[in-house]
Order: sequence, then structure tokens, then C-alpha cells
Amino acid sequence: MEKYITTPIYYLNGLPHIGHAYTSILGDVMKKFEQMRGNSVYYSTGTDEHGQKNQHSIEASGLSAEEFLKRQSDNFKNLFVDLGIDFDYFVRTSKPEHKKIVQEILQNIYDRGLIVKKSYEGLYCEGCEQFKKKSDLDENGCCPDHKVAPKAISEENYFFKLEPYRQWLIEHIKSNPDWIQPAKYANEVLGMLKEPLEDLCISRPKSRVWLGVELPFDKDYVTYIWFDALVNYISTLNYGHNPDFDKLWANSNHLIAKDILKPHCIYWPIMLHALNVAPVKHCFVHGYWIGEGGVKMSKSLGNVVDPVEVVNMLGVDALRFYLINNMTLTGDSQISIDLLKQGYKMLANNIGNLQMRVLKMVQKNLEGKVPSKAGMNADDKKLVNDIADRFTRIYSQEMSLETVSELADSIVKAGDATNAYFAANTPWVLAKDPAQRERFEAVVYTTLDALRLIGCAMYPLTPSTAKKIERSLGCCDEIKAEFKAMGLIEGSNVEVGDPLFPILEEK
RNA sequence: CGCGGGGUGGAGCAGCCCGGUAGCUCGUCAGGCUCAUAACCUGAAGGUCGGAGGUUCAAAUCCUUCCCCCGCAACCA
Repeated sequence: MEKYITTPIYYLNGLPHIGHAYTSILGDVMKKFEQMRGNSVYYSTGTDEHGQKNQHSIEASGLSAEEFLKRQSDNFKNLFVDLGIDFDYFVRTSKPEHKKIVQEILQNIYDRGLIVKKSYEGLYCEGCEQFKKKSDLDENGCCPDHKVAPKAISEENYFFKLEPYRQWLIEHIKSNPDWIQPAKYANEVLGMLKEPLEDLCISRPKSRVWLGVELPFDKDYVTYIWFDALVNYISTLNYGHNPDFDKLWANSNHLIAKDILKPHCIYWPIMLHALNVAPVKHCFVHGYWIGEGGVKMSKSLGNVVDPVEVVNMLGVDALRFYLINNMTLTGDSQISIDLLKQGYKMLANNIGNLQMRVLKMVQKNLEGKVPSKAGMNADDKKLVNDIADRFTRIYSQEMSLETVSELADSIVKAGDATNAYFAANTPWVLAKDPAQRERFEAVVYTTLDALRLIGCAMYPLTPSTAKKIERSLGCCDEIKAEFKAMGLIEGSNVEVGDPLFPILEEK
């Protein structure tokens, strides 16, 4: 089966932060997880290069639009490469291929009479260059940022009617409980759908916003940023020109953060429905990363976690593992350098140290070769069978936020169990007694085999660590979700490399 | 009465739907081990599960009510 995974496309008015890194890492973890299950995956991530905010940043930068957008977009792309993210396509909405499809869709909807032009009246703050709702204003009726009363102006715009699709959407949510996950977000969407939907304004006059896709039926306007951005999910598949579109779209998965729930779960499915295209198969919604103690990250508090800094300090795998292991499904999750270091130590002690202690034993006592499993007893077999069964069960499930988090948890549990097994069987004592040779070898074999299973299972989370483990055990085969206990080949060469997670040097 | 989420030992979380000895990671303390990255193993201390009421033989879990924190609140990623 071929699956399609997308992340949101990120705005370019700032630098990539931990939230961007998380969503794109999550997509990569899911991709690798599904690949191990034998599915092929097409994974897209990228940048949103239109809209007023980007326009302002361009104007402030003194660069040409093209130069600025390229530079900012590369910041994201380079970070994702550094994070080991294996995307198949990097979206840039400034690409002509994308713009063409946006225009085709707009024209299609326009031709079918689904778009109307009417006048919009609102309170416009010239400082913000935005319309304000009354509830946005302070007690004096002024813009809270500029302390100036907004002007009442009216403007002609194009609108897309959402209300006719509301009942259909409610039904779709109710009859597809796995569409929006976790379920609490589906409830939130249902809450938003209790009231009639206002018409969605899908145009901006070029006098205000010039950075966008021109409406094919009115050259004085560009399209609203969301109409443009959401289409990336299908323009990436070359919608309208690709005979295989339906096949891939049928197994599509969006990953989003909770702030963009509405565009993705109301506007977007309705847009697609108007095109006779089904909604995405699954939409996975996650919360935010906030600072330790539950406070927002901010420069003034000095608690901003910069993904680049973390990678330099702890490495990619520790960051990936932390993010997947610690994102809670119920709400926001906390992150700080201290918490990340804690997570790093856990990996170093649990997995890194386990690998080192057993490999060095093999090197010193067994001429660097995997020993015989002939002496394995019921307890030995139980350890590796339990681990194998656990991973098999996890990998038998389809990818989801729960599944990847369960995977991270199971790695830690398997590491604990193996460390406890190793300590209980005291192979360092057995090694000194020639009469216990077979027993010694069996204990070492069991530990190595457990490590092999753990290394394999952790591949989606910590790809380079997983490969190092497999390589150190002499298994260089493709990593697949086949967890067969006692599959380690006796006599293969074992290599003690550098520590997987070396001790952090404290200043 | 706008909507939603949350408040569990020093820190971060699970448990709540389907009531029944309060669990995990980190930290602290004691012991063990000495193969290993001062690591690993075992044990201990530490919580009136935000407050108050109620249902029940039994409530972190169900009901009522109050307090506190955080989002969202519809052209503003």
C-alpha cells in the first residue's frame, strides 16, 4: 500500500522553531514506521511563501521577494535535512506548478457559481493592515497594538459559501471517528459547526496584498492565503493531471498543530467536497511545546528551546526521541534544555550503556563473535520472546500519535528489562568459570539478541542510533518490522564502536 | 451561564471512559554489584490525586458546586 503524509507548510516570516521541527520529525517517524511495516510512503513538507506576513518581512528585509523567500525557505529545508527527515517533496507555494493548480481550482469553483462577489464592511486598522473584530479591540474601541481607533471601510471581495456543506461535514465527522485524532479535536470541530458558517472571504485586493496567487477571473486580486496554502496537499500530487491521484489521496494523512484545526477540518474538507474530492483519510492533531513549568517560551524568559542548539548539544536522535516520547495526547507538553538532558541521560544509561557493557564483554571474552545460543533456558527465551512480541504487536498497528508514543515507551521498557536480566544473570561471574561456559554464552547471546530487537524497533525514532546498533551486531540487513526472537546469527562479528550517547560534558 | 483542555509526591507525565491496595521517568537516600558511559540492580523516603459536598460497602476515577491555569472565540497560522 502507498501512503501519503503531509505536514503543514510553514510561514517564512520567522526562523524554524521547535514546533516546526516536531511536526516534521513526527511525519518522518510515521513514514519510517510505515515503511518498516512494508508500506511505501510519500512524504511532503515545505514552506508557505505568500500572504501579508511574508510580504511584510520581505519589505523589511530589503531583499527581493525571490531572494528573501529562498533564504528563509532554505532555513527550514536545511534544518529538516539536519534532523534526518526523509521528505520526498519540499513544497514551496511560490513554484509555478503549485500556482497553476490553485488557479485551476479557483476557476473550476468560480465557473460552477460557488463564488460570489460582494462588499465586505469592517473595522480596519492601518497599523496592523488588518480588519479587526469588535472583540479584538480594547475598552476604548482601539487596536490594542496601535492604540488607534480602526476605520470603518468597505471593500469588494470574493466569497466562498461554506454553510451549504455544514450538515455534510457534521455527518462526515460523526461517521468517521478516526478522521480527526485525538477525538477531542473532532469534538472541538463539532462545536465550531454548531452555528451556521459565515462565507469565507477568498480574495485580497492587490492594493493590500500583492504576494499571492492571482485570481484567474480578476487580476486585481490575489487569493486568500489559506485557499492557496491548503491546496498544496493536492498540488503536490499534481491534482487534475495525475491519473494515480485518487489512489494516493485515499491513504492520505495530515499532521497539524491544534492552532490550524479550523482551516484543516472545516475549510479544507469543504473546498475538497466542492471539487468532489474526499477529505483526507486521517488528520492527526497535536498540541504545543511550552516551557518547563507550563509557561510559554519567550526570549525575555530565556526558555526558548532552539532545535539547532539542541542538535548541537545532544544530537538529532536524542531530540527526536524526546519529542516523540514526551508529547502528550491530551494537551500541551513541556520542553526545556534540562528536560531534554534528562531524556538524553535516560537513553545513554538505558540503551547506550546496555550496548557498551555487553559488547565489551563479547570483545574481551568471546573474541568479538556472537556466541552460541545452545544453553538458553526458559527465562532467556522469555526475555527475547516478550520483547519481540511487544514490538510485533506495536508494529501491527497503523501509525498514529498513540502508536509512535507507545513505541517510544516500549523501547525504554525493553531496555529496562534487558538491563535487569543482565544484572540478574551475572555473566561477568559466569565468564570466569570454564564449567559455566555454555551458560555464559547463552546469557550474552540473549542480551545481544534483545539489543538487536530494540535497535530494530527504534529505527523510526532514532534512525542513526538504530543503524549503529545493528551494525555493531553484524546485522547490516535492511531494517524491517520482523521481530523474530533468537534471530541473531551465531558467530557473526561484533564491533565495539564509540558510545551511542556519550556522557555530556558539563560546564 | 460562549466553547474546549488541564490542576496527581521536588520536576515532567500515566491512571479517569469500564469505581476496588496511587504507577512511570528524573531527582533524593540506603544497600548491592563491579561487565559497562560515576553506569547497572534492589529497596526506601516523599502525594489528604485543586477545594467542598454527594452517590457507593468502596471514588484520582461517577454526580453537583466552587477556585485556579491555559487555549480558542470565526478575514489576524
